[in-house]
Amino acid sequence: MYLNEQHFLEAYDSSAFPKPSVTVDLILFTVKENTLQVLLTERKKYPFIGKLALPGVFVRMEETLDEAAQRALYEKTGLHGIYFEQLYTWGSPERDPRMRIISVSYYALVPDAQIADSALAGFYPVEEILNRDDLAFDHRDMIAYGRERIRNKVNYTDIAFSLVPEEFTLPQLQNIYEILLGQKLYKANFRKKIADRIQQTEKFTSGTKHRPSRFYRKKD
Amino acid sequence: MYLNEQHFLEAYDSSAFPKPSVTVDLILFTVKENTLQVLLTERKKYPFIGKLALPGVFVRMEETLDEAAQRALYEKTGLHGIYFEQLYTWGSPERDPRMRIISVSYYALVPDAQIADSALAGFYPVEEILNRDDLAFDHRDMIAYGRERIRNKVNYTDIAFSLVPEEFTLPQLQNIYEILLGQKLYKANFRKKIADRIQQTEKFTSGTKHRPSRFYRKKD
DNA sequence: TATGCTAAGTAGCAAATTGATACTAACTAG
DNA sequence: CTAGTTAGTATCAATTTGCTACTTAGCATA
Repeated sequence: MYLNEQHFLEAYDSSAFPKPSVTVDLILFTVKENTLQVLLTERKKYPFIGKLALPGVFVRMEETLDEAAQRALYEKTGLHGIYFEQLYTWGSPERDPRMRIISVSYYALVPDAQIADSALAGFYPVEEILNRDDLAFDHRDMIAYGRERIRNKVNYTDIAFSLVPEEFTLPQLQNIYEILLGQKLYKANFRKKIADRIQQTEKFTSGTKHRPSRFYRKKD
Repeated sequence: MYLNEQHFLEAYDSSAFPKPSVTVDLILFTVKENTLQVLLTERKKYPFIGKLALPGVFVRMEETLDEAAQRALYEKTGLHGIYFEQLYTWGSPERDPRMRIISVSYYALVPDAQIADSALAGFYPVEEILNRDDLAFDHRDMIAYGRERIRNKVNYTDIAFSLVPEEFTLPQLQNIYEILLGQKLYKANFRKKIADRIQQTEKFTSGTKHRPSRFYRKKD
């Protein structure tokens, strides 16, 4: 009983206690040049000046976390309306050398063409980034965890489709699956599996020096 | 370029900005009386005085989120060492009427016997709770989301085993699966599926008025 | 116009998994 | 010894997977 009282007092007086800052960090994946890549910015200030970091912003008092994610997207890339999914919240007291900052990470997958590298941010191969040790904060862990989440979700959701344009060929889509999963798939099996999630168009690729490939769209 | 500068200044001066409070809330599930149940405490203070709420604590400046979860567990139930998994972070500005509080939710599954209802907290059927509209804060959403996560994970992880004692019978385990999934399973198929994850003991139930059931343990 | 190269797309089959039903086994109560 | 009850096994059809081999349509070249 006493334990309870004690705790609720804490809650009431909590404005007197020091509070952490809260940020939102974005892990924006794409597939480019047949590799999974992630959007990073170079830090211009301490700490971690000159290091690569995920784009992120401090959460404002009047906005939701999802809104903060959208704002980060816009402020760092100029883009709007990409759907982000919450990944994980990182709360080690030492993750920022300045002060206590808790970071809510979000991830999204976008087709290659949708974002061009800019002065503000560019894409880097995930594989390469994970083999380095000089990213800002715990952003390397975030990227690793994000990739892991994707690998799991590929098998029971449609996230792979979000890396491909509206109209796509099956070899294209299969290639995305293979890159995300990190393994080759059998063509025939792959097609059987996704058959009920796609609808064919009457368009075909052209200009290839082999048989043209039919374009499809995602069903629904 | 300017956008960047501007933002990093924000970061530096961020101690001058108002900060949200951060809490950790626990969703502790068990199966009792053939229903999924969740641990709740009755609030003794405003806001939501008299309403049911998930156990939670404010995150301290020097502890990780996982540590805060363990502390919440101990302060609210007297228990130690239950493994919690992070679920989702809730950040709507209106979720607490007093002030901005961002809450990181964690969930765990424990065998029935491990926790007795106490003066501090008791178990309530999830189904019933979700049909009510008078829980504190957004805790109803948290519970719903937690149950959803479990339903998904049951199929590709071993979480169901954590609801059962060290030694368990297969009818017992199957019952847990059925409750978590909300559907009946075929006995023979169920056994085939989990066969490689269990190892039999030489113990059997006794005192039943029908054929005794063999006890098993989880492999590894 | 024929031959070969290349990648797209299809056919088909064996093995494994799933869905479903029916059976046998072991205990108690009467 | 029989009926009732739940534990546990056998079996089989249907579906899904893993895999290989084939056919198709374009282009290049000879």
